[in-house]
Amino acid sequence: MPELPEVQTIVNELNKKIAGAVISSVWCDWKKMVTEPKKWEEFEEKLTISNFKFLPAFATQKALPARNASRIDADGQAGQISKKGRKIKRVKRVGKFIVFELEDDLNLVVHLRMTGHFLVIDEKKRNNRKDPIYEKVNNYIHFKLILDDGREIALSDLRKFAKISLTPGPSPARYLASQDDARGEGSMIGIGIDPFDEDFTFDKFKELLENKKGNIKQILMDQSVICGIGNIYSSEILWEAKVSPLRKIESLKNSELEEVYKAIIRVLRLAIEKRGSSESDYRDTDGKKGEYQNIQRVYQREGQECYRDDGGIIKRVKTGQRSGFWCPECQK
DNA sequence: TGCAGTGTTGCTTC
DNA sequence: CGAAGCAACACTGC
Repeated sequence: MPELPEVQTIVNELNKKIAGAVISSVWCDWKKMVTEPKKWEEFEEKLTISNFKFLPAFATQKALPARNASRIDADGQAGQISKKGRKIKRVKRVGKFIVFELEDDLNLVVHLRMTGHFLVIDEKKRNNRKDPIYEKVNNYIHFKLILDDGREIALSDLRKFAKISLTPGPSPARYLASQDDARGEGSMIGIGIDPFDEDFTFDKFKELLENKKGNIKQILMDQSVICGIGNIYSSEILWEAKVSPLRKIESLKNSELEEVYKAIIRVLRLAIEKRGSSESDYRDTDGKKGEYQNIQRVYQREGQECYRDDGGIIKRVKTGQRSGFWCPECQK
């Protein structure tokens, strides 16, 4: 479910909780979700072993970690030694992607797709039946980063659609996509502008929509145009802007485009304040639900009255396989 | 009981 | 070539 507000909530919490922590090992029982490197052993090694090159020879004499002890080259220079454990510098969001920035210019890039979410678990939470995280522990956790302080960053994902890749930094702007079908070689997707990027002005928004065809809802969800908006928030944004999801881009007047632009910012900002929507599976890193679903205006309200009290009944319409919700009275 | 529907994405088909 | 269909997976609700 995670769209921009849910991902942002998770990233904020991860930063607060685990920036600076050290990954000591990694666990996974659905290795298909790891797309780069494809071989698990390689992924595991790359993720957890830091390389420190050209240490002086004496440094190799003691306190070497168990694995990958260094060798001295024939010329007497110290070779490369490896240390188990890699630090997480910080966590950031790129569209709906979560990027763990690691030591040694590595990025662990995660896309949560439909039902993924991260939990930060310590022993106490794991064993406390009253803790909200408890209901999630052991349910659908398929991937864990085990930290050297005993905590775990767990990826819970009922439908197993989440994708993980480990890519050399410094920028994850391009992402090695999934191989859901075992035949693909992966492909690169371009990521559009972030709604909270300072360059995302109304003029920029208009420029992006020039020469675009199709209906406004699908464009809002096109990650290569603007990144972060999905099915829930595209419906919510268009209600806020009083624009029908069926409108074609080219038919929108300047004033309507302006309303859509303002609604994007307003709705997403409010949703982040409410810590996202927990329509079903989404939880924050403490296992708690968001609040936005309680104030949703149209999503999943088919047949109910419009909150604008205009006598409109919320309708559902399919565009491009997805359900959109809208009020025919106020959304023209 | 069985089947349509669910927050996402990208490949395949028409 | 662009839009629509479908698959990846597991569960819910009608």
